[in-house]
Amino acid sequence: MKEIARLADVSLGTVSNVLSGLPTVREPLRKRVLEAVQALGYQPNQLARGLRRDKTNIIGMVISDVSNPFFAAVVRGAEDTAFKNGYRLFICNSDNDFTKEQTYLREMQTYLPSGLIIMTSNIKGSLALAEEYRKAGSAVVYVDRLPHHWTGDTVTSMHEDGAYQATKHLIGLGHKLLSMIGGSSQLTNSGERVAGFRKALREARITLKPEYIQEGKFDKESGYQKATLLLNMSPRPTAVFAANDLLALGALNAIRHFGLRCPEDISVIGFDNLDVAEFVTPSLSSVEQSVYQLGAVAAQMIVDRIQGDTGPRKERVLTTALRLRASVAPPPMQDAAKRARHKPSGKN
Amino acid sequence: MKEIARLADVSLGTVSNVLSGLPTVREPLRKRVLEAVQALGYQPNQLARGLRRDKTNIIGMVISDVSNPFFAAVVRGAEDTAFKNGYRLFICNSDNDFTKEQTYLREMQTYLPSGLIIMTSNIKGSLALAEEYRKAGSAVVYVDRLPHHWTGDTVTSMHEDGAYQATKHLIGLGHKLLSMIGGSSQLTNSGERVAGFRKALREARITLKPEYIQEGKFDKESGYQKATLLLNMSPRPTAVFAANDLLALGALNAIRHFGLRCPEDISVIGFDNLDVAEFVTPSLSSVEQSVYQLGAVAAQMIVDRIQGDTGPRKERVLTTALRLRASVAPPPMQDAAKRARHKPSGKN
DNA sequence: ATGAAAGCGCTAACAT
DNA sequence: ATGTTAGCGCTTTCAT
Repeated sequence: MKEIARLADVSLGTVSNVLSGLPTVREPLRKRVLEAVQALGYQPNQLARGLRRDKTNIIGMVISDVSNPFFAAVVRGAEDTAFKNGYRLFICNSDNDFTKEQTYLREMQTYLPSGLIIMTSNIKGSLALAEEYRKAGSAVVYVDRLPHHWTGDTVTSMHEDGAYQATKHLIGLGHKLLSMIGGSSQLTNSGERVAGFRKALREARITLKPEYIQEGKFDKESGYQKATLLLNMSPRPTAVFAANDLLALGALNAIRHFGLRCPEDISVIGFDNLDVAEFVTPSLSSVEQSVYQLGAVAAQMIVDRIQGDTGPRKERVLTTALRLRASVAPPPMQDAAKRARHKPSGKN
Repeated sequence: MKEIARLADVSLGTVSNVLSGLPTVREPLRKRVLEAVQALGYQPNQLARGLRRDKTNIIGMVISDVSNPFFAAVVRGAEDTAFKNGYRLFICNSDNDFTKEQTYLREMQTYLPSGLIIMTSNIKGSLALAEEYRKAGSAVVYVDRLPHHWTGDTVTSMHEDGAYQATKHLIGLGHKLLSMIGGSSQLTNSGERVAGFRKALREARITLKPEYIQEGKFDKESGYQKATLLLNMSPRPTAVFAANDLLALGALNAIRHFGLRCPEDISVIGFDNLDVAEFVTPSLSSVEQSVYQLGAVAAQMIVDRIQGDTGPRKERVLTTALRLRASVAPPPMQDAAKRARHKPSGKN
């Protein structure tokens, strides 16, 4: 920048004014400066600028794991919107590890980010730091899963309604012995999906023993493991609603290894509608959420806040939609018959 | 930091020395400083530190797209290794867009990263900037695909050998009319895979019309499109080797929409062995590369260089292995018979 | 409208 | 062994 000042024969301050787009600089000088910038291929040092401005063009983004396609899609939505507006995403993989999330959050704060997008793995732990970010002047948005006492901006999906619709569909097909594999009960998204599942059951006057609702970890391994548990139960459920597609994929594997067929013996519905849902066999029915939009909307909120939006708290809730594919069918006849014989008056 | 100095009743420089781990500070002082750090929950401002040191703990990483599971896996390998060593990954999605890659590269340089990991989409364009990074003191490693005149560190897979083994396997099953869908011919990884394919053909004395080797774009859409072209050719190929799994997935779709069956009518082998390969129907045979390792090794190289390794250029080449699944079978009998009738003396 | 200069938080060279 | 201070590249007030 010093060189530019020398080359254009102006002061340092003038160069800065030109670069910051201040209208106070007159045409001849402005032009000379811009030419010098071109000639030298100058790029402003973001470290120095950030230090001085007390703010960089970084937006921090905390997720569990980019190699999970759900998070990857949210990241892309956020990145596209951020990039278009001149902001850059700094991705932090927490791996659902409290310590790692904390380390990232603390350190990233000292990079003076303009904003923070959190898909936390620790509903409790991140809140205090998030508030610190806000106090320090960063715009903060929680996405997909929320801490209970967060009073700032949020973007989520209609978890409960999506789960409700999926469950209702299964019930409509004649399923009476349903089961569910949830994610971590700490996560509000998973909690709401379980609530939607229960709501549909309640409306249909179906009561389920508690063990038919298993709690997993939002990955394939968990899905396999919990589905195995469910398949060993007696009576065996005729439908599994999984709180996300990864769990559903694991469940599909378990069903296969059990020598059972999906959907003939047991129906499966997932959540998220990942790309992979249409590729698996049988193709997986799933509750679609606008994953890319989740990120895009969050980033746009941040950008708006940075640009001075001081309006009240925003809580965007994106719609979900049931995508039916081959993994769903009415319950098997013989099972229904068997159950009827064994428990003629049962509520199940 | 000023506050710490005050609280511990020492000078600013001493605080800095303690934090930088210099052994010159005596125990009593050192302890007082550390206590003050704890008490205040101090975190060093990375912007200021980086500005002064002329280097941050950032490692830039340029990829096409995190939502592509291949890149996501490489990123995770790199992130884990980087994080363990105190470095943070700054992900840049180039989207195979030269301008975007350039923008990211130029701007990120002003964040004074310690290192740069590039999986470039522009074999030519990135080279000049990469050299700039090197000159500026950043460690640079090219991964998976290389510019032709790069003389620095690299990590790649055995693209050619992997493709060779896959093709040889198809030939061994009796396939004589093979086809291939490559990625962008500009990318060295794709080029080497095509070379491996050709090498196996050559050894088996099989000649192919040029149109049986199509060039795509490393995504599903391209796979679908190019496979459609291939399926319309006469004679129709009995096997498709796709330069990556995404292309193979698209090809699988095309085959299905054509009313053909895989592997009965046509065999398919992909490359990368993504998780999804075992979930699709038929499960996809693929050339496995150690995707996670690709990133992990690259990050380790960077860390080593930062820590003073001044040894000669390193060119790590990771092994590949053919993973056979359901998508591969011998060529259909009737086709072979038909072809024999139509072109009794043909080389194909 | 332009220039001069202070200072963001830190490190490192130098002085004590 | 510890303290003092210049300065990294930039923005922003304050003079001019």
